Amino acid sequence: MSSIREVARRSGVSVATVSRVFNTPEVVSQQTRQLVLDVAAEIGYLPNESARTLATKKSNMVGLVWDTDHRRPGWRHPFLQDILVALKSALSAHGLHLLMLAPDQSPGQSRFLRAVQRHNVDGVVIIDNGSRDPAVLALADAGVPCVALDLRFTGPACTYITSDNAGGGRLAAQHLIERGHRRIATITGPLPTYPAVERLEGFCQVLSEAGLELAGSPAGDWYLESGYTAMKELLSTDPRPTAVFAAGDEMAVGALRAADEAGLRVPADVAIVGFDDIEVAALIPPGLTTVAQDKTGIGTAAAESIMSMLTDATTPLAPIILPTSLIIRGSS
Amino acid sequence: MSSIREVARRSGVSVATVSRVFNTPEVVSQQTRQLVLDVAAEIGYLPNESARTLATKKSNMVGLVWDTDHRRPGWRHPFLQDILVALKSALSAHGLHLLMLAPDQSPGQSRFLRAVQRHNVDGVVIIDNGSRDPAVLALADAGVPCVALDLRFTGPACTYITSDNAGGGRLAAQHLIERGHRRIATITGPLPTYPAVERLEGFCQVLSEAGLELAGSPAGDWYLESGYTAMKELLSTDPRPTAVFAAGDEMAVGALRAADEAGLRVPADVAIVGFDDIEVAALIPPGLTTVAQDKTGIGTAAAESIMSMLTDATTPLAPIILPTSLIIRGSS
DNA sequence: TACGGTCTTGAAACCGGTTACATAGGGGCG
DNA sequence: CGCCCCTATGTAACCGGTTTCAAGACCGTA
Repeated sequence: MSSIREVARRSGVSVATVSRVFNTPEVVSQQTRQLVLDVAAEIGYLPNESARTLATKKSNMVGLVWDTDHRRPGWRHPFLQDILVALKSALSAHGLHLLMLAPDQSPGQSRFLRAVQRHNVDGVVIIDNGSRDPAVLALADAGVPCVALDLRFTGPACTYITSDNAGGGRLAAQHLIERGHRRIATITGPLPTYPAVERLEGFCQVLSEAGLELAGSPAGDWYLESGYTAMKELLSTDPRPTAVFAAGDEMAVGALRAADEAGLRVPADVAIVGFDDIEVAALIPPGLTTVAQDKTGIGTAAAESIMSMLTDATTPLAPIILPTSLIIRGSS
Repeated sequence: MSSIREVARRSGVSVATVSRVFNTPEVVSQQTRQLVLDVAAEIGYLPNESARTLATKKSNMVGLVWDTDHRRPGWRHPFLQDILVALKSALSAHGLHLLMLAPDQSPGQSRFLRAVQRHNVDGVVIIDNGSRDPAVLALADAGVPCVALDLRFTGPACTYITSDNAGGGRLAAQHLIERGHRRIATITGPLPTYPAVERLEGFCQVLSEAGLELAGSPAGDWYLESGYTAMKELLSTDPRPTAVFAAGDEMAVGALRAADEAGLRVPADVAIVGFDDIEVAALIPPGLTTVAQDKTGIGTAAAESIMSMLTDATTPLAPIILPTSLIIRGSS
């Protein structure tokens, strides 16, 4: 394997000069630089990242903390793939790699922190379920630059990216009111979590501004079954609501099914609006009206935030709240 | 930051001994071992992976080559998330991390190879689109241990994991024949690709064994629109088929929509069977009968294959063909 | 008592980079 | 001409581990 000393030897310069050619080319003379580059190309020299990391304590790797194991075993982030694509390509463009961190073997509060330290990971992107894992919080305490998604995550070098959940809730309410509905209910997410709380608040705010009261607000857990159950509950009230805002698309699909089984037509008998704009929303008849999150924007913003923290870790970064948009389909 | 020399100093042994405590504990005496472990725990010592990698040329990282950028920009692997979960947790259990490789900046045939070499990645998992990227093939030529998914990928240290596509095609055909259909058509995937070819072959084999001929076989590109178009084409023939096997679930959803728009009832007027078992299949009315791939099995098998190559790179590994299963829902 | 073997440990070279510091050469200016 | 500054480069220490080789301690045996 060709090393920097080999390149130095062959081009008759010192290793320091070769190193400079690759790191601070502007300080080395034009001819020397070209000579070294030619030699390097000829023997296929590639700087060894481990050695570089060892010397500089910068790895050019961003950690991804994505909690797959404990907690609800099968939890799916609704659009992980879209976020990953955006995140990865934005990072790649700046020569950064994404390391999916396996939590350190031995248990304890710093499972992730240990992995971060061992690998000299420069910063971390956190994709979590909304609840607060102490092992994740330990990262913030240790001063590791962190960007969290869908999770208010604060600390000296931390920030977070989230959709404008409250605004999305307002969009949904406005839409349903404009459509002439007066008896409007909602199916919330699990209430301790921020997205659930904020969507609900935004939604209620517009309703009360219009002088309306919520016609029911059972809570779900984001998953389909809970939406189905909640919808059945709502449909059994009398008078039943003419419109329902489900705070997540999966629950909205469950609600659609419940409406269907109850013999109700959507949107004629009951209108349904979801939140997220997952793939299914466009595919399922009659098409789910939903508040769309900017998936690519989230991934890109995460990449940009992390990169800006890497170049300047001192100035704290403001959270980024991405706008949501209403996508009107057949269900409302 | 605490280094191995610090531990050595505090416990009054040499660095070599400390290193042994962590790598080959059986060769160091019980008391010394305990002493070193205590000291290490006390000062929070963690071995630095970069230094370790530099010395051993093993990084404990598996590269993930997942082609997001070129080609169809938005291509989605139908169940990336499931594969990732299984892959990651199987690797984690053995202390391996997953590095999502950004192709090297400068272009050329070895974009990925360069990234692999710079980072001393031990092996690579390839999730590709089915077509053959020379930059990916360069990995195999260079002798990097590779496991490819859904892609027949061979070489000295390469193997691949795939579902039994032909078997799945047969399952679909048997099911439709059992249901009494005689005029049966299929919507294939893009035909140069292996999954498309094999699903078609398996399907046709059973049909011809039953003395039936294919009532049409337009090709799609895996995406919804193409399934929609192909289905319209099939429905315009006379007599039209009474059953259609779409080689991918997204295309099957498109086919469902076309049938719906043509005023046909599914499955009464026309039965539809898909392939993959993506999330939507269970959600969309009337429920899509489909040939399910073992998503978790694929991820787990990939992890196991790569790990076995890491421990023994000499004996070539046989490809793994995972069984498929028919999931009967409302559409057939 | 001398010898060989096993177990445990230490010294030092090595992996492949970066960088602080020193140095040499060239140009401008008083 | 002498001095100073600036540019281009080299020397060598350092990052934090692993591993080869040698050596000391202790044992049993002839």
